[in-house]
Amino acid sequence: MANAARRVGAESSATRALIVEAAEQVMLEEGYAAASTRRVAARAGLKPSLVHYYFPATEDLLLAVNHKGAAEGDRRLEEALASPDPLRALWKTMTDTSQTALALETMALANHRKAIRTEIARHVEEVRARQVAAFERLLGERMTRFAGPPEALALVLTGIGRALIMEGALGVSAGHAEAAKWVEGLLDALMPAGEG
Amino acid sequence: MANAARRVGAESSATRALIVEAAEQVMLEEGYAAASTRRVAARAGLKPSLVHYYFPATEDLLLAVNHKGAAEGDRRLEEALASPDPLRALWKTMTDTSQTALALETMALANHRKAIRTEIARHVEEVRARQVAAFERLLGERMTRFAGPPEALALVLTGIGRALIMEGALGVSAGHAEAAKWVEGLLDALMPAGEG
Amino acid sequence: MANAARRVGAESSATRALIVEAAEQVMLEEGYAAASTRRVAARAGLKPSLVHYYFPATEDLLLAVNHKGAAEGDRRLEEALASPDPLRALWKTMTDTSQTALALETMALANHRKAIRTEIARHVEEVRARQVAAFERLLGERMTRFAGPPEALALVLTGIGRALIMEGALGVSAGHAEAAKWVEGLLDALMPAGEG
Amino acid sequence: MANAARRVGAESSATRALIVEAAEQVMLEEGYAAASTRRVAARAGLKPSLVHYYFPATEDLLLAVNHKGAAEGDRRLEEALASPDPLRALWKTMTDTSQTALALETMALANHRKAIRTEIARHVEEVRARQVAAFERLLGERMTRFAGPPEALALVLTGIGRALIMEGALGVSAGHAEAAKWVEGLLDALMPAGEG
DNA sequence: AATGAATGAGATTTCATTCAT
DNA sequence: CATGAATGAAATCTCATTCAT
Repeated sequence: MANAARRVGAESSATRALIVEAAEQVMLEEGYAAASTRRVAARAGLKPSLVHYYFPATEDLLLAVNHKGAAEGDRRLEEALASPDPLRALWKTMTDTSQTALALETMALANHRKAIRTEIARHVEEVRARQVAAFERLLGERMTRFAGPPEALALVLTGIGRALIMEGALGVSAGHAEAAKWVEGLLDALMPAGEG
Repeated sequence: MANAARRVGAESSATRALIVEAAEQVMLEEGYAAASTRRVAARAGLKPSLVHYYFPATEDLLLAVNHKGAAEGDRRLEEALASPDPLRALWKTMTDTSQTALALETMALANHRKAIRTEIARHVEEVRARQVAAFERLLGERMTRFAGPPEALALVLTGIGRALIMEGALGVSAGHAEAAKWVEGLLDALMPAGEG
Repeated sequence: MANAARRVGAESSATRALIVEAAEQVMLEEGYAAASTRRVAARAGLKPSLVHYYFPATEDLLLAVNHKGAAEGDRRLEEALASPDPLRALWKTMTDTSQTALALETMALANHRKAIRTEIARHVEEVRARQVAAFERLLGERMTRFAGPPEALALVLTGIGRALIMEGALGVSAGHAEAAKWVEGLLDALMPAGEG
Repeated sequence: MANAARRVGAESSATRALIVEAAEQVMLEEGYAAASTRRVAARAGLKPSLVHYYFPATEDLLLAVNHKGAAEGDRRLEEALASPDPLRALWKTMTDTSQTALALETMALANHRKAIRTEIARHVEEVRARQVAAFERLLGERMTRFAGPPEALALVLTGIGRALIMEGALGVSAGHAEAAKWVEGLLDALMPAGEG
């Protein structure tokens, strides 16, 4: 990490973690543009100076939030794959509200924080690769013309999950129930429930 | 419309249109958070004061950008539906880069501009309804278990289209070709090309 | 008047009168600092440009409000002096809410609009002189050591009246009833009610 | 106090005191409406940003000015009551130019800064109560029909004092000497000089 | 008689960042 | 580790004023 050199304060500091968590919450509730030093500090109940102590530049904080979100996403992905019904658990990670919402906010952020873009892109690709690997391992021969190749399936499900979350935040629900049911049908066709 | 009263200057003013266009470009290139009076003015080659003359509050400008984007989206949707191959034309509207990117930016914006949210939600629902109606009219009996009900199809395609654009902006392309091919296969199954 | 030359539009214009009235209301309700072209125009239901048409400079408008307030004050003073109980009617003009409040606002305004100061000072002196003349005419020999000379009486009553209004606007009423009663006692001693 | 939380910088900071003092002077010389960040900073010889550092919102600064003025007024009131001739010293506080002028400016300010109004009203009532208590203690049985009850006396003298200051600022002096003399006569009747 | 367009100034506020302690 | 002080930039908004029609 180019910014590792700039980080001050132990990676393990509880205060540091508190700040990152506060920033995450602010981003989720008010959008990435609201994740300013002052607001994050207020949210964490700390002084703005302390935020700067741990994160000299705003970008450092945003990267940390990113990093934490990515790590958490990875953890949940592993958990899903280790669960009794990995296929459906995988789909669940794709529609987990706060996780997906943060990912979306993060992608919007990347649009005007070019420095963060690479990091995010890399993680998106990483996740995609793991999902693809999982599909291959789980479904193998069962991948049908219907579901397409694992790469397609991964992107299709990801896109649908994001649309559900994104529109849900807007208060839009038209077609949501039908789409969710369609996905379930697809999963059933690929791997009947309880079979995994 | 509450903002009609606040609008200054004729709807037909060339300057006004110039400002909205500049704001749209800034939003697309630098993210919605960058659509400040100053930057928009600079982009349009005008003085910041003039932007405020036409759009007393920032929200007025954002709503205008929104309105323009919605109108353009509607126009392209109509065009698509009137084309010789409406199904594929419809899919094309869902993956049109600038249009979809603006829609995404707009949805991110809605997340922290509560006043704009309703307007956006309404338009998303409107478009969804039109897509559903189009699928019903175009496909009718041909809707298969494969593609699900029209509502599901609309959301599925929208989500995939958005994912392609969103990740494209990030520079991510893993799975994109496969997903695009998968959609084409789906469309072919529903209505062989050249038949519409 | 130095500004007569700058006035545009007939003095008798109904629109003009409407603007002055709106300005007066804004000053009373939101303080003199709120009497901007835009707000006055909004209050009058007119376009800001029209306000500038009638009052090229803000000072012109403020002077007009002043002028109107002074004229109205003069009218009420005359009315009071012509009434059956002029002494008490005079006291009533000194505690008339909106009139006195406008006078107070106007004096605050004079503090930072030096150009208006002279005009206001002149009017205050004029009113004082008339009150003194009225006291002399009405009370003549009856002026007592108790009430002091007419000049003192005029200032004393004016000051008390202003204090009642000023504090009333703040929501303070401590001592108000007692002070009002004290004034009544003073007036009774000078001229028993019904005798005038 | 709600603003205690918002206060930045130690109460004892010299810079902070400097800013409050500059604001007070600006208010006295140019009216409360002129007490903007820029002008106050210029007056104090500081950068506008620094004013915002100590007083995040303009209201915080105005409240601080208020607070200082009230404290100073209280101090002078105590001094007056402890002096050898408390009655006349009290009257002197009511006509002290800068103190009274600031109080007047402050009351005008309260008219359109609703958030400050309560604070000011409370202080006006407090001062009134103290004056009343002082009159009761000092004069006791000597309160005459002439001077009315202590509550009336307090408001009457306050009103006259304010009128003298307010008109003095305008350059008006008609009746001032007579009114001052009248007050002195009143005080003499209540408590002959040198007797207190 | 009235109005739309344009502009420069300034007020309020939020911000990121640097520095000294 | 942590914090207070200071600063320059910028965002949002309001204003008075001028000009052309």
